[in-house]
Amino acid sequence: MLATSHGRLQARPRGCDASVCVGTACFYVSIGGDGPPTVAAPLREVQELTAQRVPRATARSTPSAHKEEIAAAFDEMAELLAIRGENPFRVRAYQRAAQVIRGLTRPLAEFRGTKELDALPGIGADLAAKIDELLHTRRLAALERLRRQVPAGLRELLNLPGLGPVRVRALNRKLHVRGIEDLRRAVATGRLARTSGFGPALQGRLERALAAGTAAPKRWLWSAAAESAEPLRSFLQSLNGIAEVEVAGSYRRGRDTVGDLDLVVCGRPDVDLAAALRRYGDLQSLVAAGPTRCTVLLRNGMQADLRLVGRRSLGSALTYFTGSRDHNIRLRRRAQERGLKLNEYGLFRGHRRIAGATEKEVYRALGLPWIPPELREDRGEIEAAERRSLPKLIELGDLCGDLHAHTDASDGNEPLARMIEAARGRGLGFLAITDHSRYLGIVRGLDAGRLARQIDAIDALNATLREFVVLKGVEVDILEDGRLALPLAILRRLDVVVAAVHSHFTLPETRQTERILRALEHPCVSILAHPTGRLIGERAAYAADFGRIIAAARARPCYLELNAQPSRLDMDDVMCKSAREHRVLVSIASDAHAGSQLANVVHGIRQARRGWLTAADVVNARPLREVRALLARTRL
DNA sequence: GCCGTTTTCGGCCCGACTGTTTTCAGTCG
Repeated sequence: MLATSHGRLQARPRGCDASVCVGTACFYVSIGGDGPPTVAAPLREVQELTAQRVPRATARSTPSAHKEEIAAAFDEMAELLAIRGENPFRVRAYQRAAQVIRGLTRPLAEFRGTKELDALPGIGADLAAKIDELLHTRRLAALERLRRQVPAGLRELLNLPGLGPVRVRALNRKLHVRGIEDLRRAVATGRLARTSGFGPALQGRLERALAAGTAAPKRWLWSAAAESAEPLRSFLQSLNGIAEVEVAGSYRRGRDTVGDLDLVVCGRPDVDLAAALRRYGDLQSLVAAGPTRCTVLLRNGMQADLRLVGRRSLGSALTYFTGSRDHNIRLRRRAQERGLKLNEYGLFRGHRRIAGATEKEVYRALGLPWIPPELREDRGEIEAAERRSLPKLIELGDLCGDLHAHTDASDGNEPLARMIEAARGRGLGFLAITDHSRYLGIVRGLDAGRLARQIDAIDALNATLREFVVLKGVEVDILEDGRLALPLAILRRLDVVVAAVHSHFTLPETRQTERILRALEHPCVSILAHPTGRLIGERAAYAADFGRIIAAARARPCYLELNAQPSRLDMDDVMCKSAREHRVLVSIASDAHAGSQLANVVHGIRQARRGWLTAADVVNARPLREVRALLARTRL
């Protein structure tokens, strides 16, 4: 997968070596195979990848690698069972288990036996045993049996529009379709047209999807989705009869990538959404249109689902379309338990609507405080709400400064003075200049001599500044063996040392982990930058034991960065939450290479909120005096 | 396959839209 300049994630050319899993979204993998990319690597392929990289004898899997491997296996189980026509609730149980596993902030290896696994929500004795089997053997007999029964190519068909498990099974049974090429032939030879259940409309849809190329869900970086969402919102807002427009869905939950846009349009019931949308300049086609619901395709290929609701339903509609699906299911079950019914139109007792106009009203009627959208993933937020212990999530205004920025002394685009001006313009009280060290070949990194001159220049500058301080820093490379790329003497002169991995991403897991742990032992390191090295949709996190890294950061102490570049957002939400649970402070850093990029922190704030972080969990959400004290604690 | 303060069996969230059904199944969110 590659992130294009528009942020749209596309199939990566052959030879790409990574499975890319972002939050709960699993992107294509092309792991040496010749076939078309598939969603969520089959376990077999993950095993092959792991085997290439980690010699069996020394393999010590990361919690995250284990988690993703197991979650992917359960996702595959779910799809194969669905195609076989098994009980949909059984299918759902596997999907839910995969979600639960992805959201775990504790390494699976810490769970002692199946009893503890069994205690996880949605995991019973059977799934606990399967997790255990995967943990110990990295295989799953039940999955291997299923694979022998269901042709591998059928899973990919599920990604085509209009094809669900029932029709895929019908294609296989009636036309002996075993994969996408078989389907293409069935369409071309007219066999599909003669098959009952596949009328001209459905066939046309399939033909268009097949012509468009790969059958796979696409996801956009949140920042790219915003470029489509905000103009569409403004357009709708300007229409007659429309009171309010909200972008809901994963966009509102602030996920780092977004699959499509969900818009809740509050207006008069006689508003003709479809007619209005036909006049929208960015429209490619109208996919479906009813009186209350429309699906459109935008010119860039992004899909938007719109729902027209009345004012009395705005809150319940917003809750419903914000999701996540698992969060909604929990809310609806909660309503059921109280003899109520929750749908997008409101919360009902019998036919009487008892809530619905605002989200707060709906949650209150369910006995809960309002839950911020970023937390609605069924990762403990409902339990926390019940206990009245939801975190007070950090906000943009809480940030007092930024601890990671570059100037044109290394690979930045603007001189120090411009960066300071931009930081002051944003109301910040301090900015750490952390240009690259020299080791990195692709940038004009600083050696000890140039860094010494920058330190002197910053000292002189600070003497002239009022109510603003430039912190002296560096983004120093962690060498392959865990040493840092600059000598101790120069690092001692700095206020903040941000250490980062920029090379040797494919070291075996144990070596990568030891490398980073060694770097964290350095007496000057304050912050580990972009801790997993991922580039969303392009490069997976490197193999490392992040549980050990978090524990080391806690013990030392030093801090972990949440890099706010929209294509990094590294750490992800689950790792942020894990850092918080281990009481490791986080630096939300713009990693700006120009003054305007200091605004990156809005993406970091979104991710931090998804990771349950409060202002107290964030280093740079404190005044400079406290930040200095915290940085001093990292000096050994 | 999970789950339970009515339940260890029988439930499992709910509704819109499409297409080809001739009264509703399948898909999607």
